[in-house]
Amino acid sequence: MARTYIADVTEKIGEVVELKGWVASRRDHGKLIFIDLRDRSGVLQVVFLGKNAEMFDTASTLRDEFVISVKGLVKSRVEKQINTDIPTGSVELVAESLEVLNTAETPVFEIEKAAGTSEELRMKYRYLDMRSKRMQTNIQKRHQIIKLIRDYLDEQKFYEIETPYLTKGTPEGAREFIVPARLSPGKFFVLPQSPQQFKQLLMVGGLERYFQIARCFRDEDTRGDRQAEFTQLDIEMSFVDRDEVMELNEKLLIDIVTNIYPEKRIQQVPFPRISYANAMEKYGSDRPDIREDKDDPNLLAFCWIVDFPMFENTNKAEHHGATGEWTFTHNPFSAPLPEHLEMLRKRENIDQILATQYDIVLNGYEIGGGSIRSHRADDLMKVLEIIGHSNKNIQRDFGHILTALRFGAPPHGGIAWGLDRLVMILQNEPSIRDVMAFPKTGDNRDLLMDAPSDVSKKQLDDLDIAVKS
RNA sequence: GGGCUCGUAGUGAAGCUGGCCUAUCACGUCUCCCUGUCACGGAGAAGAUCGCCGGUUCGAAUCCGGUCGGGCCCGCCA
Repeated sequence: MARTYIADVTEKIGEVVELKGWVASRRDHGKLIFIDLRDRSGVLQVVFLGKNAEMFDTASTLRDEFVISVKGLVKSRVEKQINTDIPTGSVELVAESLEVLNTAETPVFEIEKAAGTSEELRMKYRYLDMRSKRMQTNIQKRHQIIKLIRDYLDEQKFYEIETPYLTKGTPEGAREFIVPARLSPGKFFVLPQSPQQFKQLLMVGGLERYFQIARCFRDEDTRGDRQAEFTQLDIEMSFVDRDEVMELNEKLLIDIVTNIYPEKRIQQVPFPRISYANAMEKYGSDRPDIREDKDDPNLLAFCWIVDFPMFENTNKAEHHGATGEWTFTHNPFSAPLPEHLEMLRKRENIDQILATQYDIVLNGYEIGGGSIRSHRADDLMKVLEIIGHSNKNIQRDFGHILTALRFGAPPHGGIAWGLDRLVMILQNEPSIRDVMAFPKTGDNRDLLMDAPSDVSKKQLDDLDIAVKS
């Protein structure tokens, strides 16, 4: 007999079905036992009557989180027994046979109270936390969003392509995770902080439209909306301008909301476009929260921020570890606005050059950003020179991409979304951790697996590595 | 790298201006009773030396220092 999901039992009144799941609660009335049975799809009341003494004895041994298989008759409840609090409250299963598939220790916290439990325990016993309605919903919705993205982009003729996780570091930017390369003693791979260069190389390779649900790694301190290991929707397209990229992304975001979150309202469509200068002047932020009502949990206020300055004087902002007079504000690969290209080429009015960069902002969070790239090697060279790279360093750090651009690179541009952050906002969760199956702590530790941890001396020897302390 | 904050039975909280704290409550757990409950109900029981180490004091869950662990924020995050 095929197993039936609990969510489907309301359509099977009068039928005998087999259910499998976990005991969510037990109400023992002596000669009558009720079990709330939980599976992925919902919760259903199962009734055990005393007629079958052997089964009844087994039922009386059931405890919370035991895993059981139970066969029985789906019966509609009489009016006064209907429970309107749960979707299956108008029916119940009258058990005819019961099998305990596994017992369970008393859970360290009550599943339905997981939300009120410390995050430390939730992370350490993530597999218990995940049984909660909250986490089941978050993970299910995340899946639906990713599925819709895949279908949508497939429809739009994109290829999903994987790029390497063992790769080479990029100068500047985030601190990177490094991986020792055993077969090249003393040398290291670097985990990508983004597939940026690979996706541009795919464009040079003539794939034209690429996307990836890509894991990215940045060895920086975490925040409530930031993890060192996170998931990005990475997109790159050839032969497009800024408006075309923005339009595609806008449609995709609207599709996600209308299909998966019909109860939510988008404040303004098309999404307002705000220049960086205006955003800073009006909101004092380049990721403004423009919601009319910040207490409305179903209000989504998207906006685009555009016209970022291409360069920033390092006297004003000493970040990016820049050593020269100028640094880039987002990404060295971004092209200037077409009408500002001449200024870049002539190195005139550098502070006035605006980039093709566009950020997508939702309710005060930056959920994505991208740009049209410099597809001509000379233009990228100019950018790298302006930010003070020596020719030698340019060759060492960017030689491979500069070379590629010289072999007929098409005009191209793209975007990357912080997927975890988007799901967090759509699910009204306070932290990115709540929409990741296995998140890490603020110190980037995995409490469930107890990572990072020591490795054996043999492993270190194989890698020709000595630990100092 | 820095600042703030939390850490008390299995879980969540109270106590924390030091001494009737031999640490309170709720949920959970265990035993018994219960044929319509639905986070059933009733009766009873077990369970924490207050994250850890040190100090102050006649006396510390309570004050101080350190340490470990969780969270938030600044820096950082092309």
